[in-house]
Amino acid sequence: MTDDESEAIDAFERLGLTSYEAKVFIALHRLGSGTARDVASVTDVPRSQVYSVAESLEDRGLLEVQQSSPIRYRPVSIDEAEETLRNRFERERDRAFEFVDSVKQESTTEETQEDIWTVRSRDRVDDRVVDLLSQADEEIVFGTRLTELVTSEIERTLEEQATNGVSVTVISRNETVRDRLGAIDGIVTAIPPAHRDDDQRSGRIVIADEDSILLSVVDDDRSETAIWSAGSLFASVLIQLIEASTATPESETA
Amino acid sequence: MTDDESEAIDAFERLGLTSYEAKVFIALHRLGSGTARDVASVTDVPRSQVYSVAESLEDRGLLEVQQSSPIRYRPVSIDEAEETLRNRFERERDRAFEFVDSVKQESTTEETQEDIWTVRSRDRVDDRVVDLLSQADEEIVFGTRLTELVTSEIERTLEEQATNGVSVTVISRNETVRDRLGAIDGIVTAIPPAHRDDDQRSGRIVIADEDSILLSVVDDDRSETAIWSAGSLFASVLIQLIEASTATPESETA
DNA sequence: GGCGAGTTTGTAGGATCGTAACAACAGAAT
DNA sequence: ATTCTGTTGTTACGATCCTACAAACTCGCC
Repeated sequence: MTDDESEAIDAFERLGLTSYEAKVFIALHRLGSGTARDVASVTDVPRSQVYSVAESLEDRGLLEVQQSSPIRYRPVSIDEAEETLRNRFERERDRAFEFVDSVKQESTTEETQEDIWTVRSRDRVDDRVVDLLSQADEEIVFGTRLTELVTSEIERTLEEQATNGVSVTVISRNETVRDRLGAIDGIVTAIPPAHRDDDQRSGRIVIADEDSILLSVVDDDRSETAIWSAGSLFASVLIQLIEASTATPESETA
Repeated sequence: MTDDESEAIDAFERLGLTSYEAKVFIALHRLGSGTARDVASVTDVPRSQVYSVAESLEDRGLLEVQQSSPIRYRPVSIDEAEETLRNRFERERDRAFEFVDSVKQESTTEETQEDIWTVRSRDRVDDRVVDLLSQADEEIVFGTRLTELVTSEIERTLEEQATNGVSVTVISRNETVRDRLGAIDGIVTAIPPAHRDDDQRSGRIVIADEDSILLSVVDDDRSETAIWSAGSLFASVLIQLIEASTATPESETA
C-alpha cells in the first residue's frame, strides 16, 4: 500500500469511516464496480467482511448494490460522495451548535477579569490576532519580524481599521513588512529601537487600544504560541511597560 | 441531562469528538469559562479527566487555556469553533478524495453491461433521477403519483432538457403534478391509462432515451427504494414492455 | 497533618479487526 | 442421477484497540 493511500484512508477515518469502509470504497473506485471477491482481492479486507462493510457504506449513501448472484457493488460518483459527506457534516454541525448556542453564557461580561489566555498553533493565533484587531476602537500597534505572520486577513483588517479612523502603527525590523503595510492608506510604520532585546524567537505583538494585547513566540520548529489578554488591567500595565521601553530616547525622562 | 443535550453530544461525537470532549465543550460554553472543578461540577465528567480532555480540545482549537493555578479554560466562540471544524472537515475530505480521484477507473466504459442497481433512501433516489434525466439526449418520460417526489432540482433538470430539445413527457394521475410540470414550456403531460395496475406503493418512473430507466417504490414508512439501469439491453426491453402496456387501446393491435 | 490541584496508572466495556467455520448453491466429472 | 469441487454469503469468535470510568499518587499550600 502506498503512502498516499494510507493517508487517504486516515483521512476517511477522520471523516468517520472505519478503515475497512475506506478501503472498500477506494477499491471500488479503482475497479469501477465489483463483487466481494474482487474487492477482497485488491485489498487486505477479508472477503467475508466485505458484505457487511459494503452494507454500511450503502447506508451512508456511498455505494449502490446490484441484487444478483454474486452481488455486485458500485461506488457513487466522487461528486455525489463528497456532497453526501458534506450534507452529513453540516447536519451534525448545525445540530451540535444549535444547542451550544442555546445554553451559552452571554459572557462578553465586559472582559474585566484579569485573565491571560494561551493559544497554540499559527492558525489560531491568526484568528485571535484578527479578533483583537477588529475590537480596537482607537489605536492599534502591530509588529512582527516575519512576513509570513502577516496574513492577508490581517492585512485586510488593518486596512479596514485604518479606514475607520483607528490609529494604526506597524513596527517591524523587516523592510518587506514595512513596505507592504506602509503602502496602505492611514498606516504609519516604524522600526523598533535597536536597544530592544531582539530575541530571535519573537513572533508578533499586537496592541489594541490601551487594554488588549497579544504576544507570540515562534519555536525552533516554526510552531507559534501566543498569550493574550483583552480589556484587563493586566494588559494595560503590560502595554504601558512595552510602550515605555520602545519610546524614543528623546522622549524618555530618565 | 435533557434530550436536546444528548442529541447535541451525539452530533459532536459524529463530528469526531468523544462524549467527554463534547460535554466539556458544552459545559464551558454554559459557564463562559471555568476550572476543571467548575466543569466537573456541572457535568458527569470526573474532574481528573477534565485536564486531559481539555488538552485534546485545545489541540483541536476548540478552547484556550489560562496558565494559572488553578488552570482556567475558555471555549473559543461558536463561530470560530464552527469554522475550525469546517476547515478540518474540508481538509480531510480533500485529502481523501484527491487520492480516490487519482485511482478511479475511468469506467464510464459504455455502460453496456447488463446491470441493475439498487438505491435506497429518498435523497439518493433524487440524485439518481437527476443523473438519468441529465444524460438523456432525445426522450424523457417522467412519472409519479406524489408531488413530494418532484424536487425543485428535478423540475429544473426537466425544464433544461425540454429547452435543449429533448422530448419530455410527464405522466401522472395527480393533477397538481401535471399542472406544475405542464406549465413548463416544452413539457407534455398525460394521465396513465386506467387499466394499469395502480399500485399504491409505486413511487416514480423515469425513462431516459430508449435504454435507461429507473423505477421506485415507496414503503409504508415513506422510505423509497429504486432500481435503475442505464445503457443496458435490459433497460431497453423493460422500457418497451412498459411503453407497450401504457399505449392507448386504439394503437394496440391485439 | 489536612486540603485541593493536577498527574498518573489501572480496569471494564465496546467497537473494530482478522480468522475461521458453515450452509447453500452451481457446474463439472463420474 | 450422484458425487465432487469451488464459490457465495452468513455467522461466530478471539485479538486488539480506544474510550469511559475509577482510584491512587504527587505536589504545593495553609
